[in-house]
Amino acid sequence: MPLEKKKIFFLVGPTGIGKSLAAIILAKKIKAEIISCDSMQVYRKMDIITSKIRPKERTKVKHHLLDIIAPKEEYNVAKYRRDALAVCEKLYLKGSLPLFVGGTGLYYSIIIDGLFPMVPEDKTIRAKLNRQLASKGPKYLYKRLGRIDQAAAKKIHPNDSRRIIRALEVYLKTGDKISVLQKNRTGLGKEYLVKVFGLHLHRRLLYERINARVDKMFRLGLVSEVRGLLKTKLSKTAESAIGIKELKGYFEGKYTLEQAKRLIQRNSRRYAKRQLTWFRKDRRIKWISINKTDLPSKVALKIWKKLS
RNA sequence: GCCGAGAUAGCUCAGUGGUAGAGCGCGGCCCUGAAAAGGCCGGCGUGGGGGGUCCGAUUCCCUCUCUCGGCA
Repeated sequence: MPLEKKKIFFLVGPTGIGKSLAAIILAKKIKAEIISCDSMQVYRKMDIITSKIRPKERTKVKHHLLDIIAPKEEYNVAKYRRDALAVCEKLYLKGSLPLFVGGTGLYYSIIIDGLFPMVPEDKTIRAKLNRQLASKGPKYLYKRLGRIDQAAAKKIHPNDSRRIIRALEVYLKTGDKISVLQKNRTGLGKEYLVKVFGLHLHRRLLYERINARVDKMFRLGLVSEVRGLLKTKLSKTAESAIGIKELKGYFEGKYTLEQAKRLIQRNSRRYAKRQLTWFRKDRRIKWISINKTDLPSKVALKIWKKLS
């Protein structure tokens, strides 16, 4: 009897489409535990703003990587990968199935496809490069990158200062070209049997849903949650959650509450659009079309049917 | 019913006698240690309908329809 390949499931899709609740029902059916694949739900105290499911729901199925760090701490892909793989390992030891659920495309890809060998961020180098960016502009850094790593420069747009800085950082630290290092990555896709499901809803309906969800966030107390968060210094990752800068603008009198809400809705819609661009090109995803009125149980059933 | 203002991109509007722009919205795309971030690209729209003047009208004139404001 051939050794059966270990299985691993993913449920992805744009924000607000209803992944979380459907995932709980699905996880129960297939005896899986859920691993969040979301760059913001890792933060504690950011419950309403990230539309985290309530603790009560979480007891039905074990959830991992929610509420694992404080908002003042930085988090990133590498930490996520480390944490997620540790959970995976643990689940296998006890014979449970991992079901990744979330919409952070990069985190998803880093798990499936891997991350190139460790060149962690270097705060000193980065700060220096950022100073140069401020004084000399992105074109200067871009030219510098072109001299040391042409392949990387070709791939990165001259205005994309973050990626230019990252590429320079890698070179300054290791003497290696990021374009070369990046080729070396191994993800779970090799070792495991990976199945990816994506939820799809008509764009118009998705946007309606996102708008409605933002309305609901306000009713649930988004404003006071964010006010509380802003009392202490947030990490740069946590503060980039949609809703922080918009409400900050409101607190500072830059715009009205209504304007802040519109901005949050718009930025969420744009975020969903970017997610769709990301996932659309991934041929591994099996798309599940859902309807406006589908309840989580219906959605879960649709996925379940595609499993067998 | 009368008087006035207006009808131009999905929305709000600008402008011009030689067939049009802005902001917002929206669409497409890139993405390997900040990713809910960051970056790139995208506007031919019967210029409300009809008629007239003119070499030529979205721009001037007439008329109709509609919208808004005021007066009855």
